[in-house]
Amino acid sequence: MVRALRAIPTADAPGDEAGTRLRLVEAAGEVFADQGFRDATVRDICAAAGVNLAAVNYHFGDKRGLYLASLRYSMAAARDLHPVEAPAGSDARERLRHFVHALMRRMLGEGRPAWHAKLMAREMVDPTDALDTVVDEMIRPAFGVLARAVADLLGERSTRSERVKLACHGVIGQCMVYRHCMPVLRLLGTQPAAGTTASDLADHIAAFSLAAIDGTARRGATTPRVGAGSHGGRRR
Amino acid sequence: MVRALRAIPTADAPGDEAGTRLRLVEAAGEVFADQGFRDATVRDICAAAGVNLAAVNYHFGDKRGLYLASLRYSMAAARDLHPVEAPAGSDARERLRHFVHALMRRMLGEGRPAWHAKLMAREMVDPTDALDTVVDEMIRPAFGVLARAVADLLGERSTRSERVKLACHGVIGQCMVYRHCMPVLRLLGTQPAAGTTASDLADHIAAFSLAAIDGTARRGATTPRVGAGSHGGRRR
DNA sequence: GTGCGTATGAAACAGTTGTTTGAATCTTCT
DNA sequence: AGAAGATTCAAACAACTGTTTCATACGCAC
Repeated sequence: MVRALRAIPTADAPGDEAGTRLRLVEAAGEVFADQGFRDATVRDICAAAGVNLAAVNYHFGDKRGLYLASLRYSMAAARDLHPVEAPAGSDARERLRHFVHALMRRMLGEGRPAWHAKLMAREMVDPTDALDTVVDEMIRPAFGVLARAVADLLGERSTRSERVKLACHGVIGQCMVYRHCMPVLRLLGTQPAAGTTASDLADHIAAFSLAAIDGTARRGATTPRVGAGSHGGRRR
Repeated sequence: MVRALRAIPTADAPGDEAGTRLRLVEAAGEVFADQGFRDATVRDICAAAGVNLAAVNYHFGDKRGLYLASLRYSMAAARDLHPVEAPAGSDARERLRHFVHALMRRMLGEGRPAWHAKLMAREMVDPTDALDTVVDEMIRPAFGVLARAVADLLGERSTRSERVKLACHGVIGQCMVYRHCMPVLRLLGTQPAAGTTASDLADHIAAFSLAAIDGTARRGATTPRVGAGSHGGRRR
């Protein structure tokens, strides 16, 4: 009765964060990531977190509230650990390479809980009402960084040009395949060889994409393809 | 009791196909595609098909059996309507273009029930034990066609080379983005402009990929990039 | 028509799930 | 210590879901 009136306890109690709330968010993230929102049961999550069944409703209102919390938690971690913005002053090629590297590290969850990217991959294929938030807080800013780099390389002024959009989709698609289709690749036998790092894959994707952009820019463009940022050497 | 002994009635009764079984498979495909296996209820499916609740278990054993049936139905349709093999005698560029066009038509479900590709997209992100079948009957043969074309373009003899695999993943990823991430693209505002056909997108992806392959082949390869199948002109 | 195997129908079953409840325990401030 | 509030706990609730049951209608050879 009291609970119904209180707006879910202290949404971000500072001292508490080592306690039930945090354990719940992390366990939930993992379970949601590999079972999906519907298949994951609050009983499983609570067992994994080692907390009582009622804790979910007490701390997060309901199952969806917990889901949203682990989604936010995951987004914050990705932003902090793998920023997509290259150091100031980088040229366009460098910016694109940096973006691909960051995105691939996010995809493969390198160095951090692997469920972060899984969780968001699910949210894309099977969107809940939380997708708006994910797009606004995570994807749109990142896309802007990529689009700027691609537009510069293509000699386009605006990032809204159709050519820029299509090229960006291509770059992103090449990265996503390693998150969305990994089970297929494994069955196919074409999964990256053991020991292949996110960085290795990113190197290939960046080179592939830059070659494509150079090639298509040359063909269709009216502006010199070597336009923006051409002084940068090849990395590694 | 009798039912338990009989191995599910006439798995493919020829005359019956206009009846309950078919209506069920089609309704199920649609519901499974946009709700997912777990979220879809047999009650919803039966209502959509206009058949009795017990029909699912009678005709398909259980829910999973029905799921498998609509998956097979969908795969057969994709193979028949959008074959990935180019006409015999086509050169490598042409074969790659043809593959991309077919794959994109499958992705966007052009001309046919749109749920086919959705269904398989789900199966990839959230695999059930049916994924083996999908890979063996659908994906592996298709991948072989692509890999052959790419290997020829790169001047590689074997389709198992790491470079070939990576390039194939890139091509496939570019196509998949329009199936897996459409809700995101819509929210982002970068979805293909109204009136854009699968063929338009395929043209871009094929050109992008060919430019990339040309560029990277030139750099790294030891064999002339114009090696296999170079007599073909550019299409359209 | 009669019998027999097949298909459909309405209702009930059994298990699981998210959520709620009210008491018990812990924390914190005076 | 003691009161007040926050948190945890075991148990129950209510709704939903896949599946089963058994009775009924249909199609067809004889």
